[in-house]
Amino acid sequence: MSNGSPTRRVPEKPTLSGVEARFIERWSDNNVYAFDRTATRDTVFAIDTPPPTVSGSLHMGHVFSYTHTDTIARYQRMRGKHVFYPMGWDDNGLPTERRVQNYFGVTCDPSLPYIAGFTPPFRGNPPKDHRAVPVSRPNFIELCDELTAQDEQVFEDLFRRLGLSVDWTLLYTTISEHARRTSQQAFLDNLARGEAYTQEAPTLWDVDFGTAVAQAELEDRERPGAYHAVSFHGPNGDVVIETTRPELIPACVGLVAHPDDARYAPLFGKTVRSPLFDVEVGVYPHPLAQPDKGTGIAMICTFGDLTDVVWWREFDLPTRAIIGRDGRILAEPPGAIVSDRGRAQYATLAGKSVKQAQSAIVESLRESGDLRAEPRAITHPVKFYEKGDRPLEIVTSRQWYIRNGGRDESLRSALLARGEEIAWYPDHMKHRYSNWVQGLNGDWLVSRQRYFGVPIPLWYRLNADGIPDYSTPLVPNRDQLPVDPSTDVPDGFTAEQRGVAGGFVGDPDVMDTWATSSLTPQIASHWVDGDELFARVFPMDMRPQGHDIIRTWLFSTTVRSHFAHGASPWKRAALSGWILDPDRKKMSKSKGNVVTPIDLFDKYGSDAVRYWAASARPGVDTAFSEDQMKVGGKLANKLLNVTRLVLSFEGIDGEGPDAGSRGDINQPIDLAMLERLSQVTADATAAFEELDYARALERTEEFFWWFCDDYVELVKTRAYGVGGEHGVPAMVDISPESRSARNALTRAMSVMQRLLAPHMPFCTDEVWSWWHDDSVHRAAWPTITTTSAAHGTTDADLFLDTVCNVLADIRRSKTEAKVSQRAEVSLVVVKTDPARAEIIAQAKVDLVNAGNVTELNIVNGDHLSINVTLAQGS
RNA sequence: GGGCGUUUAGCUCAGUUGGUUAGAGCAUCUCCCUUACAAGGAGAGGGUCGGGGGUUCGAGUCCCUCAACGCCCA
Repeated sequence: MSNGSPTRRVPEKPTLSGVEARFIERWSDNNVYAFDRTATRDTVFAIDTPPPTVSGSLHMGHVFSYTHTDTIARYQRMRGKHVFYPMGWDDNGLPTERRVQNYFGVTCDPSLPYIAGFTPPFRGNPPKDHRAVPVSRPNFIELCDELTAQDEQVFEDLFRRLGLSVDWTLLYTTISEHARRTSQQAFLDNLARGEAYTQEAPTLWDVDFGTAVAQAELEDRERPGAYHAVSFHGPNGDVVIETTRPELIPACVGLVAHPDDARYAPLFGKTVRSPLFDVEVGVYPHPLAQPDKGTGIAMICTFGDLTDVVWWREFDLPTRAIIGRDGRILAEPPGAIVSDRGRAQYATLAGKSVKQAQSAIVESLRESGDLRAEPRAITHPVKFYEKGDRPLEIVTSRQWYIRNGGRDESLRSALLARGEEIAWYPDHMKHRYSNWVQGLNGDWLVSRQRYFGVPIPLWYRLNADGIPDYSTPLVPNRDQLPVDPSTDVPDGFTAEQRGVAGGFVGDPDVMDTWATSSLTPQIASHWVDGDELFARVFPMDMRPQGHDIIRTWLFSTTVRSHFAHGASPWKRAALSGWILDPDRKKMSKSKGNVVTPIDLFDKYGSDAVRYWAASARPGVDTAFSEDQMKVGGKLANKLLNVTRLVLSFEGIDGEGPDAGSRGDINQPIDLAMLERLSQVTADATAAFEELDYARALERTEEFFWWFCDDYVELVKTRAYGVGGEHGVPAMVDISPESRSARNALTRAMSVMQRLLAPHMPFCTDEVWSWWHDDSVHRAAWPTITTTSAAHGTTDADLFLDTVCNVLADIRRSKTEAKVSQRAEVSLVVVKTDPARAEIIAQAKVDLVNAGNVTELNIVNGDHLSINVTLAQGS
């Protein structure tokens, strides 16, 4: 680092205005945060930055958690690590797709050919009556690229304003050519190793989005429903079931009751006839049937819920699907419905929505007498796609899966072990991971029937009848990636053979957005290019993220890394908390309580906003508090002012590992102050090593305010020196005592500026720049030097506390007398034990100066007592 | 229903392996323009540490139990 430069450039009137713009530019021009690509792994600290979703806007939650990560990045950099700190934009996925549709007035139709130079009908605000223009997938992706580029510039500006020390040359996006190539290669690797497979199976389906969804994207929502008691007709009379979905009676393939349920034991192995549709279905025993739920016997339908799928599989039952992918009842009834009555009944339902079909069928049951009681209203949990508006249905479809332990005990154990390899911050978050892995009920469904995503990079041969052969997909070469199978042609085929018998067809689907973002370590380090950068940063040191996406982002990244690299992707996972509004509710747009970060930066300064964020303990939900930002602003302002004072003394920052290099610091109180600061440095360092930026800040800040309020007040008269005038220190004939104060102040200032730098990068670099040529963010983190032996006192805290107690008593006397702190004190008598008496004697000059005391007497006594006599007339 | 977390001053939170009189900031009140800073400073008041039980010479801290709130999962 550059040492105290003799030329000090301290402004007459320090101010923080303009500091952000100035340093944003300076850091960029000087490549202060550039990663050194030649650094070896052991000197690197690599961060797997969460790429924010670009289609939304950055809010205080981002400011909060990204600040936490940045403080750690800055600390590690000052420790001498080469910090790999990339930024990414997650512009791949549904939210972007919707935004692009609405912005340009287009819709994606993958069957269309690409049109070069396509101009969209609108760029922003299409009229309400506009009918979306269908475009090819490559055209659609071009439009996505255009719009996300705009949005991303806004994001970058905000993160720069926040002072994030990312290396912007490492920027990546999840829909870029490179990310698609990475994602497709990783998928093909999974396929080659047998970790990815395709299967036609019942899957959860969102009828509005028209896509399959994965277990990780589900959420239960409490919804009103009703139990309908419905008669099935058995050989020995009616069997009454209770169901919340009577519309699925035509899809019924059996009834099920608990094996121990004596009520239904005689029916096991027999058949009963369904009402209205007259289909004979078997009655089965199964432990998943709940005797206390409804009448204890339930319909098995294809498919009403995931338990139906289990029963259907275990009992090898037929499939009688009646709900189409659009959420409406299929036109054709299942073949099992043969009676005229049944077929006529079905015809009345065909084409209806699920809701309409339910009303219709209830009416029919009522008429036929098969409805045994009026529907009984209940509230029950219903599965939804987390972004969806209607309950999920289950439809049979061909999908691609990546194994994740959901169907394989040994893989599950291996992934649990990967979780154990990661250090979790806070520690209890690891339970979220292990609970999730243990609760998996199937493999990871990665195909999505959407457009704006990374295409599944496969084609299928068509046989003589035009039927695809899914068993041996056509795979692109590595150097062809990324491919879009809807327009690209596999080797050995021509474009004319697309979709014709004996030719080929491209896989129409894209991958789950998590299938790409689970590769952020590989994308950021250009793993797919064989870049040696990957070896320099992987496994990464830290994954910061929200605890809400442990089951998705964190878990899927672990799965990919386990398969591809046989390792956990990171050493540490740091889970951030939520931002709550001042009423302790989670902040959200719909409540209208969201505050725009830029407004807060303008109002309080970026450092002040960061101070608020950095004050929150890691992983703890935290209330949004502008009061806390005001406090941060005061801290920044104070730092400017006290630096101005200290630098005016032109002391020496005698930095060095040996105590002797502290220069001419010889007064006990000066050495004690530095000793205390050394302890603070040790605490802050230990805290940062545990990712506890908040503790590091708290300890530093506590010292800083004590330093300003007590230490500076005690020593500044001595520092000014004999002959110092109003704000102008003496510069000739400086006494050793004065020099000691000046050097100690300077030394402490240097340490404090660096300790605060990770938290408040702008104001600290400003004050640092007054006396250094380089950035404080490239300066070395303060080293810890123990010097208790050097100044001969037993304990720095005892020394300082004793002196400050006397100072406080003097101040209290003046406050109680309602006089100025400058008022003269004629006599102070301190009665105390010999050890403290010695301390006070050593600091007598400073106490007399700071208290404006005429006479200070020290007498021996048992208890500490301080008697202050104010001068007459003051 | 299972798991995890939280509960300390009016508010937001610290409180490390159990150890003097439980701390800070904000807010409130009183006072002070002083040689870096009035965007400042000096002080004051304010707590049955969620309830109950236990271990211990000693519990905010360890154990049991109950309660409220929050989150994750089913």
